[in-house]
Amino acid sequence: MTKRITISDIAKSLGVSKTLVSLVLNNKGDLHGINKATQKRVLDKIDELNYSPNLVARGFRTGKTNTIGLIVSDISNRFYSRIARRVEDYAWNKGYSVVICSTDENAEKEKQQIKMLRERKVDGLIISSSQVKFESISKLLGEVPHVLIDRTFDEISSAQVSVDNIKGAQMAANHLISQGIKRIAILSVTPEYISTIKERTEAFVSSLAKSDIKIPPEWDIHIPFKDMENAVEAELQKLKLSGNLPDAIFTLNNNLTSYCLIALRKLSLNIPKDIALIGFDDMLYFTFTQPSVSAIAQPIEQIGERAFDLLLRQVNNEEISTKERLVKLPVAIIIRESSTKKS
Amino acid sequence: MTKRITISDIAKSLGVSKTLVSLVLNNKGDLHGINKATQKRVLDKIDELNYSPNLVARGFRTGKTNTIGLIVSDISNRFYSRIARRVEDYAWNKGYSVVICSTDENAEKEKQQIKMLRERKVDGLIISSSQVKFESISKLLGEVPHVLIDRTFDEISSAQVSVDNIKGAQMAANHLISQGIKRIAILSVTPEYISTIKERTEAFVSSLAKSDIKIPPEWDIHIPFKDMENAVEAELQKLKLSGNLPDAIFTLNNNLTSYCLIALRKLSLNIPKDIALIGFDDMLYFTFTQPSVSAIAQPIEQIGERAFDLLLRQVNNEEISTKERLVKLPVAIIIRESSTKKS
DNA sequence: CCAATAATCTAAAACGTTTTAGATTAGTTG
DNA sequence: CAACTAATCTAAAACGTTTTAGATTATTGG
Repeated sequence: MTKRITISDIAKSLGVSKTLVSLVLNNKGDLHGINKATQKRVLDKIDELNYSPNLVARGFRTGKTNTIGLIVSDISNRFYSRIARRVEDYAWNKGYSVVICSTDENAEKEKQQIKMLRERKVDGLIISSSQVKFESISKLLGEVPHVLIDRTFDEISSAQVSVDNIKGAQMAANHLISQGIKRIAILSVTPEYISTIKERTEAFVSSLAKSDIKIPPEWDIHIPFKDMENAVEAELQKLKLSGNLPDAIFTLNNNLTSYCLIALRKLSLNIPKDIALIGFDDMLYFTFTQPSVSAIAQPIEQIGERAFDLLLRQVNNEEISTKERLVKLPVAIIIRESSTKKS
Repeated sequence: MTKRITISDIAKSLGVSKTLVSLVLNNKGDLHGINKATQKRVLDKIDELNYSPNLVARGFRTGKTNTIGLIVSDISNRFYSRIARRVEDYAWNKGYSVVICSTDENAEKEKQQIKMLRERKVDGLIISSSQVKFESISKLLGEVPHVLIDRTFDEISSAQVSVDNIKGAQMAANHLISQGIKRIAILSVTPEYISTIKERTEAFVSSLAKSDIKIPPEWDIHIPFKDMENAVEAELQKLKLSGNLPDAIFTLNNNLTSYCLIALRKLSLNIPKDIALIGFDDMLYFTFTQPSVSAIAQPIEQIGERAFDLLLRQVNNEEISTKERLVKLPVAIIIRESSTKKS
């Protein structure tokens, strides 16, 4: 255990005060009128002794850790890992580190994670929350800067970055209708109170309604977050056995879309001939699946960027107008083979 | 800015010492013979005042942060995000947090990240390194516990968790040979000195050699890490134009496999009729691509598990035998349509 | 009832930094 | 050269915890 070099060692070996070393270290030398030559001596000694600051001590003293927390439901879902990557890049450029937490859609775990991150004195939080109501965590969050991403809540003052789920679902609906499809199912995921799920569902349903299309209960399918793959297969099999198959399925996230693809293949149902498919959230591999899959594409990296930007501005105590606090990014529909009925 | 409750507040309001509160807080009450009743009073007061410990202060004092760093080339690559997820789960269970760093295969950035994480006093590091030689970071790492994953180095004493790349590449080679394929290309990625790339390449080449198959230079293709997609397409196009196409391609990681699939499709080359394809690292979506893709599957989650376990044991100063330090996990070949020539 | 022991509790230092509030020295002016 | 100003530097406190090394009080045996 080699002894760590501290600021005191530098000071002592130079015959100056710790204050002086600290000031030089933090580029406040000129500000405090410290002799250029002395500054150089300090810097040289720092090099010579290979000093590196103890950021825990610094964070302790200043109350600022230059760390942020990122809470999502599952970091191994590429939607979130791409957001994480962009957040990390921006954070790195600004001297911040990011600690990741996956909630598994568990509201209680999320609370514990927020608590833990606050005890760790993170400077801010970016959260894709699994709470039913924001109130469940608003006291926990207290005054810590935070940005909600992906999933939003109404009538709260927090900064929020999301995409236009309503527009996306509308485009999906209208596209299916334009293909002459009327018998449509929706594949959703629990918990249903999640804003993205709710918005996509409602907008989809009401868009269909404008063309007098209704989704019957048996085609309004809800899959639990855990063990999605098997659940999707079971539900679709049930549907097939019932003999009452829809002509199209709208899947509410990338996992559902993938599992749906797998299940339909297993059930020997042809896409799009037997059933058309369009999903929310695009993936690179949807371009080379059999068939290629239509999807609503989200500007994923932008979510990360904007969220970090909004967070940093809060951390720096900048004013953010009410309008700026609510970012809604545009989505795009990518039409591929899975939803186009060739006549 | 509401004043934070500290241990002193608890102590004062109860008329006891900070020491006592701290001991109770850390479950050392009984150990130090603190009256049960007093312990309860402390615990109750903690609840009442809603005290929560300042982990930065604690970390500062104890020198232990209960944080680990995870360094990979790109957290948005599902191979790494799945590892990250498992590491995170295990860490959470043991009271640790994990901060993620993506290197982009940049050895210099990786060094800075290690330096930064050490300044943050992380208790340990899990690293998928981009260094040419381990020596480049061995002084930087110093005595901090660490586990190298995925990419390994010879003749070092660090704990390492990797998969059997040699066996995997051999299986891929033998499988192609068993399909009667002799004209084989390899799609690799720079930097080539990465152990996984090196091992997979060498084992593949030497397996082919046993059947007197040689890979000519024009079929030994190296793609830069950045802008892979375009580079893959350009190289394959060049190959097609040359009129000298191989009968099969072995791709060295999941990204290469995906981009290869895209490029071959764009070039209207049929898989497996025109060119067979098998890749290292399996992805869920390889089951439903057109065609489904053969691959060498790695036990990804296990990498995360074993790495965290080895790290924690080091952090806890447990003895780890030389044998235990080197974990090599088995891989499996998953044969699908892309590599099976139907006669 | 005294001494010894057991039970319960605590004062103060320490961790490495930043920051507050000056102190000292050097230079300048009349 | 006295007095003031400018330039340069510093002592000590503070952040919230843990830990060391006892101190105090209560109990018990003889």
